[in-house]
Amino acid sequence: MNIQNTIETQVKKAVAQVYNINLDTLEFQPTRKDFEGDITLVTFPMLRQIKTNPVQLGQSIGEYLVENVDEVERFNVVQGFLNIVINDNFFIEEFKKISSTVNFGKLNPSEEAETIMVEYSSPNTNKPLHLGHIRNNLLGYSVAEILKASGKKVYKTQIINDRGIHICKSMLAWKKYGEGETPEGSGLKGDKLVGNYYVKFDREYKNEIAELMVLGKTEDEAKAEAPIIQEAQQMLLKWEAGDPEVMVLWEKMNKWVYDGFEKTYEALGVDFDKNYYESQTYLLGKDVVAQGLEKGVFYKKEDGSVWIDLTEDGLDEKIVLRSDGTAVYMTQDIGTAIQRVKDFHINGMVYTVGNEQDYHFKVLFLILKKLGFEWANHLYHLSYGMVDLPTGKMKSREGTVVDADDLIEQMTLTAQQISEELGKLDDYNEGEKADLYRIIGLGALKYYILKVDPRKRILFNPEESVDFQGNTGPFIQYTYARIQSILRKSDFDLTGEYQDEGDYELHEKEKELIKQIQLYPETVQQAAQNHSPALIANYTYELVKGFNSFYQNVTILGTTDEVEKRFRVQLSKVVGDVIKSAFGLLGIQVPERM
RNA sequence: GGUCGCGUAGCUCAGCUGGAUAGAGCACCUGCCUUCUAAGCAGGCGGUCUCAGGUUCGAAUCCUGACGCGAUCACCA
Repeated sequence: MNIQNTIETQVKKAVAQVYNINLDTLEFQPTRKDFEGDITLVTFPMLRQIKTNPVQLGQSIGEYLVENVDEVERFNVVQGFLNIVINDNFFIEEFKKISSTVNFGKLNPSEEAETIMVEYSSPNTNKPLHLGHIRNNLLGYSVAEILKASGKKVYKTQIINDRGIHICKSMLAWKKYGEGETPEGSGLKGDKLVGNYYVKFDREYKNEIAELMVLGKTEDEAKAEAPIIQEAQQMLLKWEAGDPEVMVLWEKMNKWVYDGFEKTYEALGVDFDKNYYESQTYLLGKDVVAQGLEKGVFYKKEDGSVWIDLTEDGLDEKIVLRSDGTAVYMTQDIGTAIQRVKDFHINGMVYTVGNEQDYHFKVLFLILKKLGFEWANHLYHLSYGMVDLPTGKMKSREGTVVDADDLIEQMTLTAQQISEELGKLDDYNEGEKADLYRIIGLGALKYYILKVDPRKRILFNPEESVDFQGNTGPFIQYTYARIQSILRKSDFDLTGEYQDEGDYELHEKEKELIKQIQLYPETVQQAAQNHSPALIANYTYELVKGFNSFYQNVTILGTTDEVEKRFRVQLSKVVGDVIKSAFGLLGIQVPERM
């Protein structure tokens, strides 16, 4: 039973005794910094039931609490706010419990825990990953970790968009202009190489369109009649027919791309339990549509195309099967969802996809509900804002993208420059240094992206590099390294819970730290409920700020009082553990030194 | 035009299940390294929370409307 519950019951008793009234809910909040106290009861709402003035009410409740609750030391009343001071002993006891809790803040999944599948990344195989994918990957990975920590079973997945006209475009361009270029031969990363041919295709296509328009064609005609696009469409037909030559080329070029993606994922530190490939799922869903047609969920138009009417739900009519009987995006998403539930016995899914697809997922979820799937009520579109540049949207065909690999490289370099200027690591060898620079560079990038609310769009200015000071990843990593330094210098055995010897009077900064540490478990739960890594990031920042203030204002190893020293070292250790745990949820590593 | 999201300090963002004087970081200004790592700490400057109504003892937070920015409304994915 936590302290708020204890106080709540007592307040109700007090009110019942003094005013003979039974209250149902009470409103508590942490006491604001400017006032003395730890927890505050807001008495305004109680005035609806109790006819008295707020100050008097607060006063009488406060007196009752001091009298009847051991943990309550004293109180003060400001207007309708009853600020309650909890005694040190309570906080020390709480701290003892926390220090002996393994994986504090995280819950292990129980047998009957919900199983959730988190989909993220899901790239096209015709171009390299860029900054937009980075946001997607970081969000998806982090939300998966957070859900796990909140006690759910989680599978991570992606659906790789490995077929379609866009893939044929890069294949065709390579075939026509590639002269047999390979990643091995050119030294280019496979995804980069393929991406180049996608751009090449687009350039040729535009030229042909321009030429046709000079000859008097309209733009639409030119777009449809350009020989190169027709050739690409031919190729897609051949692919769908399983033409051996096309299949070999397709497999070869996709392999190049996968090898390239693999490197980027590894650099980013993200992973997947299962990959789905669109080439294997694009035919799924057609049976379901047929069944839905019988059930009357869908209807058929004269031309044979199948639709769903969602006008009663405030949406439009949406096509689910083309008139030639082939699947559209929606069809395969229906099929893939059902397939996943079969494969993994999951209860719900999280789709990490940009907010430009809000409408698509609204429709998808609604269709699955109408088809009668119980799990359709546990689908969540983790919709995030685009990452834009000062010049506007990133467009891979126009080359205005911030490439993922380049950005990671650049961040690592910046970390290196700063580190070398500070020169604290002269005894590290080159390998250790390289690891550290990568940890810090990535920490800066990941934190920068994850600390903002997923829904908000991010404006990324490559000219102003990501900060390494203030509310940043490196600041938090730095604090962790500081703590490890203290632990190395102290010779206490810190395994197990903190043992107190006699009365200990908490420093104000220590008390604040304990309060902040206590918030970690509920922060994890909140972050899981809201699918928001930003909550974890902001929590960690507050914790770290508190620790740095403690560190600079209170001596830890310098004190001659052994009880005090031991407590402070142990407190530092727990803060370090929470930082590491929280950053783990964000996919950010912490260094022993920096 | 319909629908959805966003609008808080010069900039980047917290706060949004209603509560006290709206908080951080960056930038700018003052101090603090012969004491545990100065990627730090202590402090200063900076706000009509886009605007207008409404609900309430109380609104950045909830409701309505306007304005601004973005997304979306394909037999594309």
